[in-house]
Amino acid sequence: MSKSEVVELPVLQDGGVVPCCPPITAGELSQADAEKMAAMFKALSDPVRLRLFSKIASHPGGEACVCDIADVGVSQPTVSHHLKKLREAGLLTSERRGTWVYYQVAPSVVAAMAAMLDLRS
Amino acid sequence: MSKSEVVELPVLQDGGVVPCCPPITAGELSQADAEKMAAMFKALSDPVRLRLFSKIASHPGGEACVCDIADVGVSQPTVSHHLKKLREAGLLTSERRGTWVYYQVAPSVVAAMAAMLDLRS
DNA sequence: CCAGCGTATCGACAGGCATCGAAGCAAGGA
DNA sequence: TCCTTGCTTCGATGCCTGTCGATACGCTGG
Repeated sequence: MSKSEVVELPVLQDGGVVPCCPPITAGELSQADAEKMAAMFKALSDPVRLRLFSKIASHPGGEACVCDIADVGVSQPTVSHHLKKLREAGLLTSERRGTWVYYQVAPSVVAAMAAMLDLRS
Repeated sequence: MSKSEVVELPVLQDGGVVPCCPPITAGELSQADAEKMAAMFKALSDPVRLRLFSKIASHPGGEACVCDIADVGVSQPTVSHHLKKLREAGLLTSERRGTWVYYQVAPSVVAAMAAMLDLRS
């Protein structure tokens, strides 16, 4: 299947600038909004995924090769599984360059999360 | 077990002001930090819990009676189960006042999340 | 003291998910 | 052409969790 499968990004609208959901403190969440936000939080609700995400996010340029981040204490297939989950949640994008596959932090993801938390400073 | 069981708040230190973990983009997360953050995100990774939390957070004073928020489409025991999860995650506190039980958003929770997201405004 | 209401816990069940080894696919070098 | 290396997918397994009905607990009013 590779990368052609777009899973209709849960947390970001097409532009990537407008958050999907109103702030969590702005009123009662609709069922649909709650499900979108839950999907995003669920993607970050695993320690392994959190460590993978932070390793990528803290790399220069917000991107890293799998081989650079695979050391998180679980087997290599499991790492691949978690990266796929993060990709499906719209938090990461992936790109093959020759032998290696690079993962990048999807743009505006952090801003979308900030909007959910009502942190328009 | 009842409520005397304190689950050593995952995301907030004793004072409640200092976040537990470095920003997610500041470098590689330690195993311990990743587990604390994951526990918090996991608490918010369910649509029902998200709706309950937002209902409480959007109530005046950041507090609400269970009877005011219980209409989220699941049975009463399930609502109670989810509120317990949010309490154990340190996101909510509860207090009995006469017949009713009131839940409040734990102070500084949102600030702690903001710190994780590297949003030092 | 008892009946009634609001909330929490219990026990059970089904579905979801993290994990692994094995196998498959892609790219590059001998 | 084959082998090696990097990554993904597959199938199986065991644990975790969301859900419910039944039941227990706490409080208030009669």
